[in-house]
Amino acid sequence: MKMSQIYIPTLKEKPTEAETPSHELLLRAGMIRRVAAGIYSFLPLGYRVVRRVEQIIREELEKAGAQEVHLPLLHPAELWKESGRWDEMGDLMVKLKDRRDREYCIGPTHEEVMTDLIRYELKSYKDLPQNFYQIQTKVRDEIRPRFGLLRAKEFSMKDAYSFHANWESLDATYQDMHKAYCSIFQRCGLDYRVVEADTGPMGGTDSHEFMVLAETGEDSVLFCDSCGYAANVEKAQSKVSKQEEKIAPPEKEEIYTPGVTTIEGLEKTMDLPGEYLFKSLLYRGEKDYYLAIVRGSDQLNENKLMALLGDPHLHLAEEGYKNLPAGFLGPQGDHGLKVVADELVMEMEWGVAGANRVDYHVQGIIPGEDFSPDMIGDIRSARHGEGCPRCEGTLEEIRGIEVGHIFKLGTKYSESMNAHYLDENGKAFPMIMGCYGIGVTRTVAAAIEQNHDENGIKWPLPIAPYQVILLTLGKDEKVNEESEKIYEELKKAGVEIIWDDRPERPGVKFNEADLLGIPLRITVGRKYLETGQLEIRDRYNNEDYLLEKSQLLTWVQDYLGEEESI
RNA sequence: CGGAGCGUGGCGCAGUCUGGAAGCGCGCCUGCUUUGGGAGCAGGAGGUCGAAGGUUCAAAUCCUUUCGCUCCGACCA
Repeated sequence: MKMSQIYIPTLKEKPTEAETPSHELLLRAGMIRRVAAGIYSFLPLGYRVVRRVEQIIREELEKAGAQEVHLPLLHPAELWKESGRWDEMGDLMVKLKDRRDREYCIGPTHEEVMTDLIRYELKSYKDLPQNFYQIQTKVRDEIRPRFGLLRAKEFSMKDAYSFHANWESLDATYQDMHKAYCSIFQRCGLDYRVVEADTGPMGGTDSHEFMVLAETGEDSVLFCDSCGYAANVEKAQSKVSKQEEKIAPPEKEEIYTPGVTTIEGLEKTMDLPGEYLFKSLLYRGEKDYYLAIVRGSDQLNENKLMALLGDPHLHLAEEGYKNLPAGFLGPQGDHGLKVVADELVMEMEWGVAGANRVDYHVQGIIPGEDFSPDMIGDIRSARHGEGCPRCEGTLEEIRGIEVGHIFKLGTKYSESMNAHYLDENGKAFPMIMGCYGIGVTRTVAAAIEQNHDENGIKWPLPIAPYQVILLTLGKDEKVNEESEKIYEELKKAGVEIIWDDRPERPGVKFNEADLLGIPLRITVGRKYLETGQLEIRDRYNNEDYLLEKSQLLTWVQDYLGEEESI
């Protein structure tokens, strides 16, 4: 492709909307343009990258035995009401009505439509397992779209759904998909980690996330260097030391603590470390109120709390409960609330809690004596520096971008939607399901978050919009002729090459080549006529090479081949 | 949803307080010069000042309403 014939509107200045490197560079390199909040158009160069990622995904999934389908964007409300998610999903779904007042939503995901597709005809155990995938645009009314393609309202996603007659079969497909995902992200040239994850609102049992490592990532991952344990902070466990410095328990008595409603304030007022304070948080679930207790030094983990209580509708109760005063809550006494305590709380010898009346706390509260929780479990967040739950190592925290997520769904959807199969004895059972997602457009952005410098993008070769960019400097007719020869030779050899044949000044061409991030840059100018040597720069390492023209094709092919075989 | 801020040419911004001819830089078009890391000179095109209503002789500027966008927060009760 000649650069004079392709539309690449680059920007010299950083657009104000851009908060993060991938967002800025995608805009500046003329790859995407914003249409509305969280909604983007892809320009020719940007779309080429999307297609490269899609292609790698297709190849690896076909290898894993998945079949490509294409499901609709517009879903009838009935399907979602059947699964119960019409209300459960809440405002995340964009809902609309047609002229006859029929209700629809724009698919934020496709479990319902997929299950519906197979439930009437896929009836026998002999037809299982099956694994279907599609690459589709999803629409989710995110609370706050941001960071360009990283959290968009409309985005491209590869989703896959598998159906099984037994758990062993699901396990096997799950493993195949796990492997396929590893191949996909490796082939995309990305540094990623697989981590244990929380299943969240999707439901199900096992779940793993694929995280591209990048400082700007929205997710935190804890991992252990010695045994390889890795988990999302939403789920991670850890080994923690108990109350270290022993403080003798004081007499139980109420203390006047005017206006002290925070743990930080209480630490100062009482001159005690957080391990001696009870942090009490009031939660409202679907039916009940809960008082969740963790140590003052710990963070409550809402995901763990939801999992423990089996209630996905939990949220912090902002309206309060009866006449219990905000900021002075405690687990003890006759308040009528269900108390859920963290395991570590029960190991505290004593502590200070709110007195359940304004401006007072109580010291000398002993777990198990002064209060007995209705439920005990791990409801705190693990942290950097704590012990690995599997070995003697230490957990480290890193930032990542979630680009893939696989779940063992089980029978959540097949039960609610009556997707049954008949076994050898003619008996009906709900199919066992798995589901597997990859954020295609997010992967593109994540690749940039991980691979860029102050001058622009550094595309990993396999997903770069072009492999080689040829710069022609000056107006010399001979330089132009030589450039054309090189361009034709490489093109003919199957190299994806873009030729900057524009009448721009050298500075513009060099800077834009850096910005666009094409992996190899070949420069042809007056110097070439003088020395007969071509200059090649590897954009990734910013290393330069000098070559005779006769060596060029072999050198380039070697370079491209080596990278591809990694 | 709570808080803060911003809407002025394709992009980045000034002008708004104190009403009185819509400006600057980048980009774009034409010409000449220049040509190895975002050129120089000269000329030029392009704007319902987010929208609606109001005040006024006069509104980008003041008032009211509304729409859009961005950032922070939404676990320390």
